[in-house]
Amino acid sequence: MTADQSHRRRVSLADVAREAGVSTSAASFALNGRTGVSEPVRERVKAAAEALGYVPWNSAVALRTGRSGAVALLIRNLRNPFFLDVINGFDATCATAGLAVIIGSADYSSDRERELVSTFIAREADGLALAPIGGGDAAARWQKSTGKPLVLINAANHSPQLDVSRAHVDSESAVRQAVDHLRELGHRRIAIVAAPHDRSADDERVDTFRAEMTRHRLEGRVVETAMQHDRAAEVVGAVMREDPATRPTAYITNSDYIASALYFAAAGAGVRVGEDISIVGHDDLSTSRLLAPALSTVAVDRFEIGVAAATLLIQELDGGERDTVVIPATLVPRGSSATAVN
Amino acid sequence: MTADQSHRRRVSLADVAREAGVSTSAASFALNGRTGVSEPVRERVKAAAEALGYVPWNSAVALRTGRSGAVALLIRNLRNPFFLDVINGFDATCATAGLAVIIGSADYSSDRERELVSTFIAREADGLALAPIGGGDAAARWQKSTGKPLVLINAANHSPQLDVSRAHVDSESAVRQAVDHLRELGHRRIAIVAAPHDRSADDERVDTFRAEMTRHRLEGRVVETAMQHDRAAEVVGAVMREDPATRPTAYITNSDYIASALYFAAAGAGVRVGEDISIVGHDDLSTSRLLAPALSTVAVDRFEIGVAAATLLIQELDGGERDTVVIPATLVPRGSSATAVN
DNA sequence: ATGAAAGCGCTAACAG
DNA sequence: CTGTTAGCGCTTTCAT
Repeated sequence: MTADQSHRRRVSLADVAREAGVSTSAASFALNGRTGVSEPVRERVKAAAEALGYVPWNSAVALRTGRSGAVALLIRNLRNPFFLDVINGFDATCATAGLAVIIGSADYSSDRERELVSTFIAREADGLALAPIGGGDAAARWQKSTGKPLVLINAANHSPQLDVSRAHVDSESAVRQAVDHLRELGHRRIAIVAAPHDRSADDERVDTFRAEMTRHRLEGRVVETAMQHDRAAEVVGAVMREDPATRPTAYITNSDYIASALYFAAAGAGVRVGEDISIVGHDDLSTSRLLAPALSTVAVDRFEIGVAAATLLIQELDGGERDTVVIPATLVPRGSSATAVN
Repeated sequence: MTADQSHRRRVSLADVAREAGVSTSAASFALNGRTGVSEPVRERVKAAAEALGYVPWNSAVALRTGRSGAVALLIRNLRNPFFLDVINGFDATCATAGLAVIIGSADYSSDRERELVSTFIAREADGLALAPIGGGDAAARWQKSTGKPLVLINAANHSPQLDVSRAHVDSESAVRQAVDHLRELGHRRIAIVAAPHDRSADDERVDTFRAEMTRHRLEGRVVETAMQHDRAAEVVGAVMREDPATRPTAYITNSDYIASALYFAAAGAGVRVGEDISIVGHDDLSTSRLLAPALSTVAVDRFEIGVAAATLLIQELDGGERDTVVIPATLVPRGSSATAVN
């Protein structure tokens, strides 16, 4: 209606108020569904807002209220397809709650992780969901400097002193299922491929592995390697080339992503997966069953992890309790694990 | 130093200015690297900011300058691992430029795409990188209502009337290479699996396919299906069950993601990939070479697409020109494509 | 139930 | 070269 609406000037709350013939405060109350404004006025304001195509100016709200309406998702390694579905679930859940998602990948660098936390703090993210690198202090820094909600993803033992919400796979069960499976196939020398102790966010996997090995009097070996695809292939490849009489006959990995690196390693070392060696992955990516041989793995609902993380974050934002959600894991035996040959 | 610094009150520019003994405007100028402030003052301000751990309050800057310092990335389907690396490249490039990335997935829903654009507008994203669904008006709406920079990802023919930056694969070359490859293997009945015409963001693939089929007097067939994994498997599965004498002997897909759905379809239909039928994918995901049989595909640098999109966006944000970056495609023949059987 | 006014933290005129 | 000041659009207290 007004002439100044002409040239891509955003309509402000003041415009809406003017159009409705009320004060800005009345308009604000009306639009935010607060009491203290009569029904006719509320209707009039809503109509005006609609007519003018009013959209609240986010940074003004954020400046005033201290809430940005955005939450951050910080992933340790965005190259692993595992996190795709986690992002999806997280994103979908946040969208429903009207929250925007700011994303970042640490690429397994503590420096990058630290930087990103600073960025998210500066952007006043209302909450942080963090799949941390082992050993990082990102979680602690976030809590200390913001006091805002925090959810740790797949990091059951990370920062145990921190009282935070957590969403993670039941990895003890996952490891136990993998070990039992291989044990029943007759494997006695089993390796677990894991990030170096001080980089690992899921130490409990290795701990469980060690305990199981001891319990069943098996020869357990922890192969530590960086979680980059090619690096892992290299390191494990060397193990695969060791003396056949003493090298592991089976490998357990943290992810199908890394398991696929082991396929490369095996090819390079001239050992056949599902024959000379067995491999059990973790995640059950959709391509895993298409590998040659199909990858035995531990299935988890990745989307659900994202949903859980977002839900916990939102819950805490709404003043609710901190909580921990454990996502179940189910072994899916396929061709990559077979009877031990020696 | 000051007593009120005690209880998680954020340090503001005023605090820094006070600490340095200058005005806030001087502090602002100093920190933002503007001229009009003496070197000693600049040093003093920087030191004070450092000492106090000052971080600029983003929403205040945004409110004042109209720039949020965040760009949005809107992906049509975040389930396709293709986009993981795109996100990575985009994210990494934006991080370098000090830009935050807000992400969203349309999940092949125009409504969702529209909503997300509204969200990004409301959040005052400084720019938008969009891998659009075919037929959507998200790009146009963004441009019309914000006038801010826009980059279209993998949508060479989308919204041709829009003067925008674009980053996409050379898909004409990609299709041509795939067709030539299959042609040389003796295939004469070739299908391309694509999204329905009005949903497709990369029509030029189908157009090129049709042209090549005509040119070489081959029997081309366009199998239209939704780009959901299971849906595609279903639709193509039906084609694979048709009369062997007339059904296609080779399939070209838009993505390795969908190609893997064809593996499922083939298994269900009782036809052997790389024997009864040939498949050529597109993207060269890292798992593609591990499939059984290894997937013939067209390799593209996905990370680079993300980098290009971000670079174009940043370039335009800095007042630079609009531009188009075409990422090359290279055929990688593997086991899934073999000599035609009939 | 309503409006006037203060002010979130910052930048950019403007005045000195 | 430096400091004072006026808002950006919104929410929220405080009068009315």
